[in-house]
Amino acid sequence: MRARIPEPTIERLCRIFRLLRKISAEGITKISSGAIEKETGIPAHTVRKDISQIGSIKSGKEGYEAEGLLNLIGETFEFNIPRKACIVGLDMMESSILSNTQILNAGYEIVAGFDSNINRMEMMETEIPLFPTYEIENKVKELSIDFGIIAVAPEKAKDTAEKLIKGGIKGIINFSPVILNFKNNIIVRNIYLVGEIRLLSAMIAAADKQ
Amino acid sequence: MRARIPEPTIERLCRIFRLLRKISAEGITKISSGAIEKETGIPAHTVRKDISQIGSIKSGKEGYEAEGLLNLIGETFEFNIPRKACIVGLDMMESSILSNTQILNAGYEIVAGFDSNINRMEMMETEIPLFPTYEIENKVKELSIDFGIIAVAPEKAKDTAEKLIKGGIKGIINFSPVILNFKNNIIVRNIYLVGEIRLLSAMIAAADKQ
DNA sequence: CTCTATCTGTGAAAATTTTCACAGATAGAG
DNA sequence: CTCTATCTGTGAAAATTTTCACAGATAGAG
Repeated sequence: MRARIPEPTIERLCRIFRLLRKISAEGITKISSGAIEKETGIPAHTVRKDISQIGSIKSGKEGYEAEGLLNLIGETFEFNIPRKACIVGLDMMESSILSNTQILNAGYEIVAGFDSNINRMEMMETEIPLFPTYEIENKVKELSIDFGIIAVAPEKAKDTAEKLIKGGIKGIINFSPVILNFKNNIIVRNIYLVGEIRLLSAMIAAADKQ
Repeated sequence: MRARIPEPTIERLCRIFRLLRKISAEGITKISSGAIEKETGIPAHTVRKDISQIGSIKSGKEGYEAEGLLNLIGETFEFNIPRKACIVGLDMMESSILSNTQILNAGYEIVAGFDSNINRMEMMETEIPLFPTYEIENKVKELSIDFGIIAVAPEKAKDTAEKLIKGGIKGIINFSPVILNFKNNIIVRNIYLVGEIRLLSAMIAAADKQ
């Protein structure tokens, strides 16, 4: 509640949040730390410890009240505050992002798209306003956008990130195959399929050797 | 070299590997732990500690020899052994996977695609052999496929994973919006855009509170 | 109300991971 | 060869994270 929350705890609580949304939708109202372990693989004591870091919630002998826990996590991480995102690079948009209503359901909104190829932009049918990349800084400010999703060619990734940061972005999800890291307090999540495959491969090799 | 390698170390070494590939391609032959810190954000002492966990490599006052370090990491994690992957669910394939020559460059090969929609399969133009999903178990065995990439609808994800595991898959990258976790020693990496956005959002909220 | 079974909450211990700090190594200059 | 500047390698200390274990809470049965 008071102290800094460790990053692994944040990650786990987000996973638990996701589970809670799912079971709530299914009409389940109670869940115990043991049941959470079963579903997520997070050990029950770790679940309890994580939850105790952010507060406490009425619980009985059937475990936590799902809705209460959902609210507790949601309030802690301010999931109730709607966040705005933008996406740069339209290849990605078309395929998996724009078509993705999941994002909206989760309480986020993509309020702008950017691309350097103006011709392509004109051809796209979308309900999201599109702008050329040189507008990034202004629009991020103007619309007070919280997150940027980068899906541009590798050579443009760094420049794109810098534009977003100048506009005052708070966090970046980077799908381009370039490692981005910045000194300032911008949080960057790098997502990169080949990297994931490689990591999997490495973890398997390491596990084989014991 | 001898002991178990911690997971965070594996992750960092994979990132360093990626950096090394990049700089090698640019013709740079030496890099110091300090320079690695600059590029990746991983502190120099951590870089050195991580490297010392997997062996040692000739170095001089200009830092590590890039190629030697590349080989050391590559051998440790058996990146030289070619790995085979398959992908289940063709929506994803079309968009970002099949078109992706990066995977091949990285030393991986997608040797099969699966989909439940046979009509769609027939329409797709691809050089990768396609099979119906009921063939998953057999084909994974037959082709000795190492990894499965799951990009199916949420309700089919668990079933798909089970089929892959029956076929003897070693690791799974899960793009479906469902948390997968298994008791056995299958390594699963869950990649989920909404989850990433949420995590970013949570980390920002936590950082704001200090 | 009492008893029981089943949970959570949390200090403390244990395990793990990161950081420190400095000895030792290397390569170039002279 | 000697001196110097610049690295790495690594035990040990510090910090962080996870696990343990048990007291306390709750709800249902009788």
